[in-house]
Amino acid sequence: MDPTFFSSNSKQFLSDQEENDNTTSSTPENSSDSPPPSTNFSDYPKITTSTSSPKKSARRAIHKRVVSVPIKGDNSNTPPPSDSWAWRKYGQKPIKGSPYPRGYYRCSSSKGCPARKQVERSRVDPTTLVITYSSEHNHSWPASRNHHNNHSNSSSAAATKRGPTKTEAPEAQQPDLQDQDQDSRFADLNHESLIVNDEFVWFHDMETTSSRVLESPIFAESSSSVGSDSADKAAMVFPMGEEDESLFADLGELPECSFVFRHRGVGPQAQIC
DNA sequence: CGCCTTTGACCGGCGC
DNA sequence: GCGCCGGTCAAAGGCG
Repeated sequence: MDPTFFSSNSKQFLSDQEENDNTTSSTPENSSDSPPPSTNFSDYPKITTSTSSPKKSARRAIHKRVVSVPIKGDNSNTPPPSDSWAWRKYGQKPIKGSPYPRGYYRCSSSKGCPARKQVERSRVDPTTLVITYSSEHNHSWPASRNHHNNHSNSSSAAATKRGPTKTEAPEAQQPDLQDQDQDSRFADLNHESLIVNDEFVWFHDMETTSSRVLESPIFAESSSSVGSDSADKAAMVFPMGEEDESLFADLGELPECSFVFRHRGVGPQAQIC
């Protein structure tokens, strides 16, 4: 697949957050309105996950991106929205301060795919899932976006599990159009704060049908001061750089209605539909 | 049979 | 130095 397909436009973006202890502080208030024109990821601290095993340490520069997705219903069992990628759950842990556990998923779309994502419900808005994608700095996502959808959750297991490996996801076949649509779509939005990048095109595949604009749970959380940490993290919003783009480059299609948040608290959140 | 989820244990980072 | 916490590993079991 064409790598440029996803990385070409650096318009976008969602709440991107590079998580690193103090990282947060690096993009404080000034990340506010308009993203620094030339924000370069190299300016941000690398994320050194607090993981342990050697394997883990293999990952050095890790970028994280946080996306909030509205989910249907609010039962705590709602599976995370699916995307064009195959994810395999490798862990789940209760998170302090949150009534909802956090699920850990690893990209299984291809071997060696270092991409990971964490899925958890927003503490403030249970109807919203906060998905954090992360990947190595230089990692290039697998080329096959058309993977069968995977929800990455027990309930979605059926879909994920071994379903006929044929790539059916019809939505996943719209990339081209969407790619274009997105442009115009975003253009229409005519909102400077709305930064949508192709890298998240995979969202198109999301099952999340809700098309309402959400309130960034993350910000909400931050504001609710669940913890200074989260607050700071939530503040981590910056435009994407090329490098970053490559990270989520092949993630997939953008969802019909995804919303992006861009700056802390005050930042307008945009809905893409 | 292969892949996935579940779940407890383990490990390292961080704050006190 | 100690304990907490988040993130990952790996064994066991389940499903189509």
